[in-house]
This record gives sequence, structure tokens and C-alpha cells, in this order.
Amino acid sequence: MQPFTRKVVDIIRSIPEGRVMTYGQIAEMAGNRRGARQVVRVLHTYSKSQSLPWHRVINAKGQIAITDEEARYEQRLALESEGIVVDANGYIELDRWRHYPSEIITEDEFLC
DNA sequence: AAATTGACGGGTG
DNA sequence: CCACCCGCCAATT
Repeated sequence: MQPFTRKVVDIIRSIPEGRVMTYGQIAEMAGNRRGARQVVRVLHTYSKSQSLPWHRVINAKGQIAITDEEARYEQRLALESEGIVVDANGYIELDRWRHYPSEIITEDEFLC
């Protein structure tokens, strides 16, 4: 497994229950600011074998981004079961549920 | 070797 | 807030 991939996996594993992170945010933290699409690839490849909390990853708009209908519904249920509020269109309030790893930025810093 | 393909994102109007 | 457009990048065709 490549270093970048390794980091992405670790980061996704570190997302606490009831919180979410975006593809771009994870990519940046793993060392590649423009690697959002690689994060997608990692999820496709390892979400099962590495038992990742894949449902805690959403896009920058704060929306569930999965294409597949079934999986999308599955993700909604998974998030709601952790207490996260998902609206009718699959949107989540990012400023409320986003996880800010301390290595990058804290919510206070962000709001400042 | 060139084109295509995504669970993407930021800038612009 | 929204729609568009364009840049990204590695795996797969």
C-alpha cells in the first residue's frame, strides 16, 4: 500500500462516530491537496477489506455523494444511526458535524 | 500510449 | 444559493 493510501486509510479510521470529513479534507491531510479523487479510489478499494467507516466521508457541499442508489440509502441510515441529521436531499450541516483533526485546524481557528 | 473515468473541489458569474 | 466549467490524478480501458 502506498504511503498516501496508508494515510488516507488511517485518517478515515480516525473519524469519530457521529462526525464526518470531506474527501478534499482527507486528501489534504494525507499530503495531497488535490487528491480528493484518490480518496474516492481508496474508499472503493479498501472500505471492505479494511472495514472503514466509509459512510463518514461526504463531499465539500456537505452532501452524500455516492452514485449507487442502494449504497446511498445505506449511508444515510448509517449516519442517522450515529445521530447525524441528514435532510431530504441528503445534505448535512457541515459546520455542525464536520470533524476537524487537530493536525490541520481546529474549529475555533476555522471560525476565526 | 492515449483516452476515459469517477462517492471531487474551487472559482466565477 | 446555484449552475457551469475546468483542473485534478491515478487506475483502468
